[in-house]
Amino acid sequence: MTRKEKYQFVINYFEKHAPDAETELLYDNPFQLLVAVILSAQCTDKRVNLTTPVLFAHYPTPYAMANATFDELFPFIRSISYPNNKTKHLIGMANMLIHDFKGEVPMTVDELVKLPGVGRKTANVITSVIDAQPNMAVDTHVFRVSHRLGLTTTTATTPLAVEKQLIKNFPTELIHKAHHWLILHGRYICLARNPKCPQCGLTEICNYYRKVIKK
DNA sequence: ATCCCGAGGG
DNA sequence: CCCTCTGGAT
Repeated sequence: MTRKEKYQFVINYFEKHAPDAETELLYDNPFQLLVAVILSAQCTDKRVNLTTPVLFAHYPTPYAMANATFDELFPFIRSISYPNNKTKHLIGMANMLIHDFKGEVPMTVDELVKLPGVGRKTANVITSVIDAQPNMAVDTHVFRVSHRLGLTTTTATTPLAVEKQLIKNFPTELIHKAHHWLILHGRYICLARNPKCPQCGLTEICNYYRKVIKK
């Protein structure tokens, strides 16, 4: 099967069996999504959603958050992974929004990654979700699933390399969908440990299944 | 024990 | 390239 046929197989499968998200990050505006995605690193969405409503009630705008002290904000995200780093990131990020971006969340990847706590993955999520840009955020799920299915070459050892190959091979108009498919498939079926291959309709094209599970 | 929609610094 | 941060769920 050619690479193109493989991608088409994956597209056909997910168009028929689109995975449903059990939880989505809660947000009402770009600023809130930015905060939620920063908090979501190494943490479940459910846990993030437990903290953000209270956080947003106290810090509804970049201005409010920029003026918070470390000790004021820290307790609100205490139960999130890396609360020390993320407290600094949120306050620094809010300050940069005000000073460099007129209090608005910028909508290009290059601008977003300048913000403290915002890397390429987060920038791709923001521009994709808020502005419908055909960007592919490669997180741990997308990275793992892409490699197992063989959507990417074994030489793609970095998230950026995976991102470029996925962007190149998925039709532009499907990038946004594909991002969601791969993440949810990774979250619910193609688990890092003990993947639920019996529930997966992609085993016939899956390198991981062929090499690790079947034998 | 191992993983969760990573980022920053050395 | 490596390491560190670092709480909660399973």
